[in-house]
Amino acid sequence: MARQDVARQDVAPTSGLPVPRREPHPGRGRPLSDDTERAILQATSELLAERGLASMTIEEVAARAHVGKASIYRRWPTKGTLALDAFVTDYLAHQQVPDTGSLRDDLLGLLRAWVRAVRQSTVGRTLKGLIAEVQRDPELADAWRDRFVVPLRTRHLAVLQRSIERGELVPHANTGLLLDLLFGPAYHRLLHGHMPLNDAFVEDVVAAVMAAVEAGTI
Amino acid sequence: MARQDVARQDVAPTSGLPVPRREPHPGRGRPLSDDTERAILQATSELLAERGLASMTIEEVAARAHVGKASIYRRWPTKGTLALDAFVTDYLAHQQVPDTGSLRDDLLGLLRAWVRAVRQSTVGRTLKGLIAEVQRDPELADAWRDRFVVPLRTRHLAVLQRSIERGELVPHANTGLLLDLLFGPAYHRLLHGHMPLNDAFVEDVVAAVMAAVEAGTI
Amino acid sequence: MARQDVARQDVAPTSGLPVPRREPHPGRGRPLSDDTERAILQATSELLAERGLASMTIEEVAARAHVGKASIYRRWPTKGTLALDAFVTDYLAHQQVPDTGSLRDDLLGLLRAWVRAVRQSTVGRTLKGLIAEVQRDPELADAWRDRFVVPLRTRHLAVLQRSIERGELVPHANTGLLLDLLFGPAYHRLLHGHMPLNDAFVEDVVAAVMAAVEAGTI
Amino acid sequence: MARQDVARQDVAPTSGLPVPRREPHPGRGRPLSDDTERAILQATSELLAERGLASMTIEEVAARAHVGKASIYRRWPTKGTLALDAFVTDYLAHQQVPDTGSLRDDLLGLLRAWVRAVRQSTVGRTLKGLIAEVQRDPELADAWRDRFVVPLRTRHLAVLQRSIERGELVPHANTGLLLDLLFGPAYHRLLHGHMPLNDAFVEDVVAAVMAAVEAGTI
DNA sequence: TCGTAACCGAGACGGTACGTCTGGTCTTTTT
DNA sequence: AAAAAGACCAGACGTACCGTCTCGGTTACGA
Repeated sequence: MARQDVARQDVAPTSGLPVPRREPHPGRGRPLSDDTERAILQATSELLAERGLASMTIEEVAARAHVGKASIYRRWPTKGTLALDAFVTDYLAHQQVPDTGSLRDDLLGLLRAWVRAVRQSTVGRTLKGLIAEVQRDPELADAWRDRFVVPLRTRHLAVLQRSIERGELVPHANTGLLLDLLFGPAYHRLLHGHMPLNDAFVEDVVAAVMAAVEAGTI
Repeated sequence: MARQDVARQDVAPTSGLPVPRREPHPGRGRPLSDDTERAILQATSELLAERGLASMTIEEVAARAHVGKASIYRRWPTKGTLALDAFVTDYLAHQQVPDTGSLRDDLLGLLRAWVRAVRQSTVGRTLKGLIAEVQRDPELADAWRDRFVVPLRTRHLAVLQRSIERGELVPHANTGLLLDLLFGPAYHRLLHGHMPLNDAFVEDVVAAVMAAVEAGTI
Repeated sequence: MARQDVARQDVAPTSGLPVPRREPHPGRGRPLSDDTERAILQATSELLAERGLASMTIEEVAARAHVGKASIYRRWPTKGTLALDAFVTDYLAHQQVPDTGSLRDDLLGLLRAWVRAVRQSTVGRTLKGLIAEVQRDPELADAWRDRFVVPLRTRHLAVLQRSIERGELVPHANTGLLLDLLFGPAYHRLLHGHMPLNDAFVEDVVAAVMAAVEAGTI
Repeated sequence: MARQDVARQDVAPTSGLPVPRREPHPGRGRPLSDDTERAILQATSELLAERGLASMTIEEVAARAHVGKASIYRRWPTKGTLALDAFVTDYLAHQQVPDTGSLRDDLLGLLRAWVRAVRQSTVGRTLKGLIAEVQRDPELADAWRDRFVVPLRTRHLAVLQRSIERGELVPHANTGLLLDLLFGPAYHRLLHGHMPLNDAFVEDVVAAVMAAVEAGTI
């Protein structure tokens, strides 16, 4: 199907390697201090948890980390990229990819893990704040895709790939659509707050997605 | 099922009446001028379209509307509530609810109309900006639900209600879930930009939702 | 002496009559209410005493007098003229002109009365505030001269005139200079606060002025 | 005389040293820039001369000096203290203290210099504006005494001291009174505008003061 | 080993926008 | 038509942060 080739194009990682966060020290002059960097990320995480991205200021981060503002701007161009770094590494480390041997159970695992993380108030709040920030800053949007969306979808697509290999999904299954049907409703409820994010929701969504898969529509 | 009763609870309008935007003039003193209000909303709409919510300022709105800043703050407490008013009335007026006699066609109509509106750059940009703002201001979040989410879902639920009456959906169908499966993926792509919002996407989503409905999982 | 004729010219009342504060009711429409006027002046006097002219606002006067702002602006063009009215009538009524039959005792009486009034905190504060306001508003300066400086100096010149008639002062005595030597140092200390305003000061000033008079230099 | 000891107490400098305008740079962080300070004072002087203290705004000063408002507020808490600094240094530098060897001539020199300065419109206008501001701001009143009144009186008292040493004034002459008799009438005419400030006035005042001195009443 | 380039914390820099306040005017309904 | 009430436009207020720059000082390479 030609449509798949052009219109189903998922966002693509530019390479298989993880994106390096900064170029190495050029050799001349004093190198950037890792202590300073750690202190900044630590202070950022605390403030993100305590007051949210929107009401966190760079001045506050600098003060709490006992660091000059320039030491922050030397590393991160905007508040958003700083928060992204403080959030993403941690988040990706904690989201394990299930491999139960069953698509249904893998999907349940993925969505349950997401819901569990997001209901933990600091993660949910930070995620909402970052998504908000991403809408106002196109450069952050790129970073967001490269450092959060793509790595996560890459993992999720691997789950689906295993399912294809098991024959649960057809070889040309619309995997991008499947992931959006799985996570879209979840982000929708997170951001609009119109209905609860609970276990019943997880099960209902997975059941619907599986029904669509089994009917051959995905 | 007890679960439906408590956990499926959709966000509820407090009454069937539209939310009145302001209390009536108490009779004493000069009443708020409708001309002033119109000028403010007009200027806001223009600036929203030209530069987006994030980079619009109250000072700019005041200047463009030839209005004192106090006349804005007298009516709207924040930039977000002002933008909400400028956007919502117009948006709701243009989103027609289809009634084709077929659930599939109604869903296609709903999602196509949303995609068409959102791809029109000013609506998409403003919607993204407002959703971002809603994440940073809890009071705005309430207003957003009352004035945007609830009225829209109420209309959409009416479509599903007609479908129930036609027997396409079972009487206790999980309508909230259905709407989230329909619109969740769409908002997801709008906000993360990882995949395109096009006609193929609309058709694929509706096909999947209909498959889930026909399998009896919704 | 020609110099007297031109250079000694004291500020002159345009007529011997007191300046009428407002033109009479023209006969058409509802006349201005005396109750309203009294309430405004009363509120003004209270606020002048409580917080001083500088931090009193017209809005506050209106609120305290249960009066619309327009009712104030209908009568007085500025805050200064309002304060002037609230202050002057009262002040002039309480400053009695002595007539002891002796220039020295009359001068002592005049200066003592002034010092006593001014040391009463509300009068001193209001007087300082009005003099300050007069420097910033040229129109108020005219009113200040017409309604405060001239009436007061007229009374004081009458004292000196009686002294001339008694032969204590020569017929062409430089009366303007004499009054400035008497009151100038007092206003100086009031406004700069560098030295105290007490009975010793009064006696010393009067002694010096009398010495100058007796030496024929005034 | 006990009276001299307590009641004649002139306002006293806390030390013989000139009051330092600001504490030195603590060594940490970027020091306050002298260029910025000069630009602000220059702009302030210009605006004071052009439009007077009352109608000068901090925003205008900032704009004219090409400086952020915060750079002004970092140095001066109020408009009054800023104007004080812009005015006083210059004024003190231009008021020379006469030393003719004769009290009468020294007093003539002092008062003539003051009148000449004050008749120059910008100095007179600024002085009136500052005296007005001093009445409305008690903190400014302190600064006014410390940075204007005391330094000036200190110079003037030195003139009188030399006169005492020459035997023209008795050793315990009431020097504070003498200065108030000399300058009080001058400020009085400046602020109330009821009579002119000219050479005849200067001569008449000095003649009267000298008569009082010679009569032994000062 | 010494110079120098780039770092460090601190904090001032020129700006922008905020939300509040006041001034003087205008528009309601009520008296 | 004046009254009280209160909204109107205008614009300065003082504050908070922005992202950059300057200060005195430190660190680690490479000549």
